[in-house]
This record gives sequence, structure tokens and C-alpha cells, in this order.
Amino acid sequence: MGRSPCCEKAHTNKGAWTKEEDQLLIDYIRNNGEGSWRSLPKSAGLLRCGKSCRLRWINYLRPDLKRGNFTDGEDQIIVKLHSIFGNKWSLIAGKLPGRTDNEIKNYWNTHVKRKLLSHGIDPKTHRSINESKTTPFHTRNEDVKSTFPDHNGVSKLKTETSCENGASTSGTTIDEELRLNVECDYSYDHVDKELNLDLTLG
DNA sequence: AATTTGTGCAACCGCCCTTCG
DNA sequence: CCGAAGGGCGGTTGCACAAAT
Repeated sequence: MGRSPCCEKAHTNKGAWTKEEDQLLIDYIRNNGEGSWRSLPKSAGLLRCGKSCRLRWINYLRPDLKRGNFTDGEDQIIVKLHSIFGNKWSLIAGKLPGRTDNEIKNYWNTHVKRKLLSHGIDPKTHRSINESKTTPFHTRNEDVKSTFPDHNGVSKLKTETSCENGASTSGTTIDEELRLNVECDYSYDHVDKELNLDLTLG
């Protein structure tokens, strides 16, 4: 049995949002708060899919968004976190206040990937391209779901961790996990200091 | 100046997970 | 316990603008 569509596609607008639509969404959320995305468009007087409203709010209209270019520090943190989590953009975004998963994902695909490649680093494995051809790196990243089954409750999670050198701990939080990974030495030593500071903020 | 190619980013799509009746 | 609904996520697309020819 298929699922019902999230909205009546025949009666919804698509494509770029207009200023009027943005304003309707902002006004509605100011008055009623986030949530109930499916019913929101109707209540707010928008001819949009609920998912589309949610995306627009989270990625563009939220007042706490940073916007603007990524700093070198953010850039390096993204690389580091990606080496740990892989394409878990929401997890990475959780560590960068004011940035959204979509923004980070776009930034990764357009800037960081290219930058790493130009330095001879495989953006998937975070190892030098020659090396990663022969030795696949951290399969743990390919199965983050099994390690972190619930991103929402991320700070509460306990997890098994292990470094490449074989050291392992148990019962650590993700923040601890990050610090431990930072201690594992691969390619991004120059970032570690900054990350250690940043990640303690959780 | 006109056309082509490349780049960046907002938005959509479809699947998965969680919640709730 | 089961199934439907809602929400969240990652991958991908398409458009607007910039740079190159």
C-alpha cells in the first residue's frame, strides 16, 4: 500500500518563494510557532506543500541563521566532522550554530569537495587519493546509522568508539566521541585545536 | 555584444524513522 | 501490535548568475 502524498500537488505552488509567501510564513510562525507542517499552509493561507514550508523556514527564514560565507574555521570543522560522520549533514549542522544541513551539504558539494581533491585528498575517505585506492577507510562512517541510530537525541547517546590505532572506549557521548576522533591522527591535525574548543560547546 | 559553459544555491523528491491512535 | 500520518533527512535537480570564449 502506497503512502498518501504529503499535499495536493495540483493546488500547490512550486519553485522559488515570493516575498509575499515568505511574509505569510514568517507571520504565521511568529504567531503560532513551528510544527504541524502539514496543516500549516492552509492555516497560513499558503498554496504550498507543508514540507516546502518547513524547508523554507529552516533553511532560509529562521531568524537565528548566520548566512554569508563560511569562515576558514567553519570550513575546517566541516571537513573534520565529515571525516567522522560522513554525509550526516544534520549531525554536522548541529555542531555549527546558525548553519543548516542544506547549506552545509551545498557548501561541501561545491567548495570543500573540490578543495580536498585539489590537495589530493579523497573527500569520501579523507585519505590521500593514492592511499584510499588501496585501503578503504573507516567503514564506521558508512554505517553511522547503526552507531548513532537517533540523531535527535544525539547528546544523550552512549556509543562505542574506536580509533584507528585500536584504542577504544565505551559509554561515551558523541561530543566525547568527536574529541576521541580528534585524538586519532589523520590528516587534519591543524584543525584539532579549534575543534577541541568548539566541540566542548556541544 | 552574443553565446556558451561553469558554478552556486534554493527547492524538490522520495525514502526512512518516529509517533500516535 | 499494527498501520497511517507526520516529520526529518540525504540526494538530486533546475534555475539564475558569472565567467570565459
